[in-house]
Amino acid sequence: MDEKDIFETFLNAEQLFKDKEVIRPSYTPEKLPHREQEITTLASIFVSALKGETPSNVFIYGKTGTGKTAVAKYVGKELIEKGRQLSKTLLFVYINCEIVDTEYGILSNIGNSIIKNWNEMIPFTGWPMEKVYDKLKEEIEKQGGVTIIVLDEIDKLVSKSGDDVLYVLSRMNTDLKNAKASIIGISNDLKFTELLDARVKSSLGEEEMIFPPYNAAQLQDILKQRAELAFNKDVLDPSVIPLCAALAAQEHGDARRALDLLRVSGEIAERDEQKNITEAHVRKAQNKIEIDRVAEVIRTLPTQSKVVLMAILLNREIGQETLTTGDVYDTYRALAMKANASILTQRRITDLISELDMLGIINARLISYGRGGRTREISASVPVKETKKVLEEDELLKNLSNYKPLKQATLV
DNA sequence: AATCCACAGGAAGCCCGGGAAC
DNA sequence: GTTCCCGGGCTTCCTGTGGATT
Repeated sequence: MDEKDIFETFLNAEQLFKDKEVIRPSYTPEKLPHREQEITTLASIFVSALKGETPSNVFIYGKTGTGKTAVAKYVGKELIEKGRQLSKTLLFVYINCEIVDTEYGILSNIGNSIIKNWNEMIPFTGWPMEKVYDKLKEEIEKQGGVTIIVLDEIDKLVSKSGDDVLYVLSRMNTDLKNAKASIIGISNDLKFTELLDARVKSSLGEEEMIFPPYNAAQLQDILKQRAELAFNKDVLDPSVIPLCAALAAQEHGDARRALDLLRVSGEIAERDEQKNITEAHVRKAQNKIEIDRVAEVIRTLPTQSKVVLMAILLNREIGQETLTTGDVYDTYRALAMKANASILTQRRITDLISELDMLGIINARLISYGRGGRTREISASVPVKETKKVLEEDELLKNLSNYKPLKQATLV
């Protein structure tokens, strides 16, 4: 086969997507349906920046995919625009704390996004904290006006490196003379303020906003708006958007999930060389997203847990649907021995089984066989073949998958 | 009613790696 | 650098228990 032909089929395929970017999670749309009220509230807080006063610090809470980041970025953008019209100095800095999660990183990032002069940049390592802070202050002072700092996924920052940075930042206003700074913290964990120092808590939480999840109807509006830009005319079956919305509404109204479903549906249809996207593609997409999620969880499991999971899967392969803790432990021992791994005690395996249960990879419920003992009844809740494939990626588990467990004496 | 199975799961303590304090 | 402390993984030892069987 000559090389051109490989691509030929794809090139000739019907174009479903007009602009795929629009339904990627990173895209910030022009309009945010059903977030008008949140936008207004946030704008009313920020408006003082235009008057040259310090806006209150804000905490924004809400589950994933409720539009927190989008609203913050949107209002920030509008604010800068307005500021330019009124020729006021306004700076807007956005930092995702999942990516930048150290005290030094936060401060130097804020600093560098303000500093205009290339050769004055704060190096990514090397300076003492004190110097970084002074430099940051100096720059903000030099620019004057109001600087708004958005710290997204702020809970990640606090859980990884504590609240020292927040304390430093919250105190910055008292050190500044002719400039002002205010902070927006975004978190999807409502309880995370409990980890904070009381002073930080009160100074950062001057205003609090909670973003409610979207319902199915609202999700439909969001999807419609994006679909118009993302897909060519008439490629979507009319039932596709309602279905995506309904499925995502079940997952605590996650707009990101809804958009993912729509995008993956499109990608599946595209690969199948279909001219339009149907309900069936959405179902497949739902399945694929779920499998990807599970695969990711399994991949990051500690090795011993993987061996336990393998033990359960192998038993199921020989027709043992439900197992007791003892059955699992027997197989586990054999596998661990074969893999030259250390063999943990049954007590420990009990805990690992509980963890797998919590992750939803297996089902374990407590039952009693009367005189036959009291134990857990364990069964896998993931597809055997696919899961085994993921487990085999682990060097240690590679040659375990063809092991045949001893048939357990079946009790009736 | 008493027995007894096959574990569940709590308590205490060991070991080890990593970060803070000295 | 050393020391101290903390948390997580793990073991050892243990008590508790639902219900078929005796």
